[in-house]
Amino acid sequence: MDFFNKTGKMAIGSRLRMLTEMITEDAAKIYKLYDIDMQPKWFPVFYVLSAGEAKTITDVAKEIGHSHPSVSKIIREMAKHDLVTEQKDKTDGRRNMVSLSTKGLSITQKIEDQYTDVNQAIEQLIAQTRNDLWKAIEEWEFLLEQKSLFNRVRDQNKERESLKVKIVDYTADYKQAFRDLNEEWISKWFKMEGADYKALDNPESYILNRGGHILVALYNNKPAGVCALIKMDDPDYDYEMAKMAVSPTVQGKNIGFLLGNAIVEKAKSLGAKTIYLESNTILKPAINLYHKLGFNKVAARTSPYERSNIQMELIIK
Amino acid sequence: MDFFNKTGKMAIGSRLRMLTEMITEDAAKIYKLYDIDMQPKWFPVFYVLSAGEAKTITDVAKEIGHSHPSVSKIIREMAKHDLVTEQKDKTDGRRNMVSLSTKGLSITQKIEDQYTDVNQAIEQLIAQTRNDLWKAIEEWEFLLEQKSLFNRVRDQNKERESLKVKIVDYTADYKQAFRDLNEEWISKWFKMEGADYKALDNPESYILNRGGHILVALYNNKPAGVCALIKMDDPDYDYEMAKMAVSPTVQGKNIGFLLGNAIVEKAKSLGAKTIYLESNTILKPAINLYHKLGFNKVAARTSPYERSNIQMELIIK
DNA sequence: TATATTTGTGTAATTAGTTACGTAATTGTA
DNA sequence: TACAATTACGTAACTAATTACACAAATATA
Repeated sequence: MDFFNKTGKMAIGSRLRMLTEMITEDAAKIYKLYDIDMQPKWFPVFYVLSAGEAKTITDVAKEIGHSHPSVSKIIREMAKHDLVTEQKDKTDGRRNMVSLSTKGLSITQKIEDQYTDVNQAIEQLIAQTRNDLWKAIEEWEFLLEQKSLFNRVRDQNKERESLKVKIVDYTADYKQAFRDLNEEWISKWFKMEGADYKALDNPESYILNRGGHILVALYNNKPAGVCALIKMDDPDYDYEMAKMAVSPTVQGKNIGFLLGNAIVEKAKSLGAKTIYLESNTILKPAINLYHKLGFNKVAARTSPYERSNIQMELIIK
Repeated sequence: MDFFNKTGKMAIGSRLRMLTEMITEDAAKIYKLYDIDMQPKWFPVFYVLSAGEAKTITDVAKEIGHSHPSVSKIIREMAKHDLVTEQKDKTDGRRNMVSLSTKGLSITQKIEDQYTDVNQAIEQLIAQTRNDLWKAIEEWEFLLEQKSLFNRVRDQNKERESLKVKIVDYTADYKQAFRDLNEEWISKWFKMEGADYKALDNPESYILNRGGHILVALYNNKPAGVCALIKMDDPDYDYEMAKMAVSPTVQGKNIGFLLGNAIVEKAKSLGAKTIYLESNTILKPAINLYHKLGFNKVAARTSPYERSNIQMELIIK
């Protein structure tokens, strides 16, 4: 199919489905050729019963990897064709013991030639290929059992996304971004206050020159988040984490966490034992993030900000 | 699955189905991960439309290898989710021109990352295997297009069956079989005549000692078919092919053809240029077989047999 | 130009599986 | 020993495809 050359391997599911359908279709014709009264879908059930012993529906289902209703249906169909007999277990009234009938057993004889020929045909097919389909399926089954396709894709996603995010130190280039990103969320939820203007308009004199730091999260090399670490003149706390802002256009990419983490690491590297922050309880995702970073709520302290209604601290061990 | 180790490769259909199901299941979760409003089954349709142009239902179906009702249904579902827009073709009222809507187009942007990650994940999976599943599927598609699985199995069957058939020269051991097999079909369709009894009761004096031959087809080493080559005392023909009989219990195994062929070869090896035969038009499979062997109808000749109403000849080049 | 054939599409029924759920029998446990 | 949990399995509803069929529109043909 030309289609699959275009799509690439992400269409492997569709492609597999088509091949499967093609093979199943021929399987039905093959039973007819050998004049055997059986449908391809019965085969797995027939096969496990052909060992001879009677088995329960659930046993068969487990063995062939189907759901039990599927086996239940197949057994009913096979019973209609007199291939199996059902019998309630005497010691366990729930169990429906299924075994091949005389007619079913007679088919096990008749079908031997078909088994031989089909196996031979497939072996020859495989011998003509450079990549062994049977073994390839086996390998996929093994690998997917260890780690599902979903998990593989998710990890791929995380890796790619995290490559796009870089946390860098503040430079004058980011002055505008520092102001804009903060003004954006502050004025969305509250209103800008005097203390905001002071810090955002003069980060050098109000934050950096006083022993503080600012980190910038770049997403695809563009500033998408900022956060400040402000030196506190307080017996209880070394630094305050403040002015954290992440652009709403890049939400859900874990940038807040990466930024917060980097700020905490920075504080640690500066020998800090405690970090303080102020926030507002209506900013639920932010509060969650602070929790995730290890912050805990503390008793109220006075704040220069009107919007502050919750205070948190992180004790560094 | 342990099951498949037991069954051998004839269960490749079932095994493929299971792998397909596993992958499709994860595909649905993957779309969710990327927050894309799409089902795995929509993907092929979405993909061909993402090229931009509007296409008819049938075009899409052809391109992705689905039936048109399948595409029709998918389109309706996608329309319900505002992913496509339908529009009747102005110049051809039958055509339903389908293209991606604005929302659909916006997904083509969003989905790029997902494509990348899924392809990457599958590439890595393939890199971890010794047998490339993708290429293996491709090879199977190619080989099955050239000759279907059904035809491969049928040929395998024929080959195995023909190994069971041996054509041997007549010996006294086969006297009873020569008589019985012939009497069986003659008395089923007609009634035994004087000439029949003579030849069948005394093959040595009536056939072999007069320069004729008898061949016996053994199926599993038991006589299952016979045929005589009788020397003719006629200016037009060297030999007559007669008394061909195949047991109805082994019908459909090509034994008649193998036997007839062997008789013709025997005649050739004896230097014959012409072979003659008599039959009856109600024996259609027999007449077909004679045609297949190269015999053609000739004008009526007198015959010692009442049942003879058609005569045929083979000219050996 | 009338009619037959082909083409495009929708609807209905079928298929081979699934999950969800109900119920009865058995087993485990306080 | 009473009751909760588990097990076995059947029924119902759903899913993602198919084939069969109907019908209208367009095209080919006598």
